Amino acid sequence: MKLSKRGEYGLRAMIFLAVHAGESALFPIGVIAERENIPERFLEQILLALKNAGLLQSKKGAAGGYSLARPAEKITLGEIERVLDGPLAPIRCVSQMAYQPCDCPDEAACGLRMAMFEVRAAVAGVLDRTSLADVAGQVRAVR
Amino acid sequence: MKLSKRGEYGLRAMIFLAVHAGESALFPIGVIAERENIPERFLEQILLALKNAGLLQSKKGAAGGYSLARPAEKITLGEIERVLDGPLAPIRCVSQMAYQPCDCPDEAACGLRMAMFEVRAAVAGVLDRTSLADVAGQVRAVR
DNA sequence: CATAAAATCTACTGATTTAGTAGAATTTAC
DNA sequence: GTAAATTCTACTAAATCAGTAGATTTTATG
Repeated sequence: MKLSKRGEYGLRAMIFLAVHAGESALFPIGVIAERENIPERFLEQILLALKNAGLLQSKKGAAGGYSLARPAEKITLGEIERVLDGPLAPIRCVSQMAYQPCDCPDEAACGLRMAMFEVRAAVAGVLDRTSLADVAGQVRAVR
Repeated sequence: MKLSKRGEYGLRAMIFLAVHAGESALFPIGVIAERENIPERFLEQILLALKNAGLLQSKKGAAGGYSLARPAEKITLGEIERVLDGPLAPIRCVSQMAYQPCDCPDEAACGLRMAMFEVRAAVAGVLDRTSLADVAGQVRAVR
């Protein structure tokens, strides 16, 4: 049930952009990496993936950088996590986005499946209902 | 956020024992493995770990086998999962059982931490509140 | 127009974790 | 005494993870 470094770094970068959106229109990778203690070349890959998924915008060249592709209210943590680490479901046979049958004798009477269905719902409930704006709001409230 | 095969097999075996507890006092590994489609030598290791953690009882020798160490009402899925895959928290800095600081600049104002705290609570909420008896009841209701 | 700062694309690599296998010892019912 | 079972320890192949590296393209600015 662990979050990968890829997921961790990507979420941190997206939250960073949401929190600091007012300060600058665009943030280069190097700035995000330095402020969040993330290896720069690794973050590079991650942001590229998020851009190809339509969650980030970028501008090349000098004075270029990244920004959120949509308003922070319209991007959820669930979307980000799915791009970076795949389906949220702990087991494929309860995945909404990427269902696959498991090898249990009878799926309809599978106790594990019933339990994992609830786990998936609980995780997706949090992640799909929490937007970057929600998180940014919480962060600003603390500082 | 994925469940390992180790966790999957272990949970399946424990649920099997809870569901079929009435039929026999003891089930040998081979029987569980066959009925649940689990590699026998692998399951062997898993059940041993669950026994050493106090969740299973065993009897050696001919006519030996495994059974739950406590009534099914008193064993939760969360306990089992922690034995097999470690802490439930997606990130160590929100783990109740195995906290460790992360390397974000300011833990108190870390948006990722706030969000993952909720995810951990959601997962633990399901797993720590669901007992093997609950699952067994659901399975019996379907058949 | 040259230069520097930035993203982009593709490939590679070392370390760790996962998912098992294997062998030998021990215990117990019959 | 033998067969059926758990127990203990070690090993290994494959996959995944975390990160590096090199070369290219784009763009602002002086």
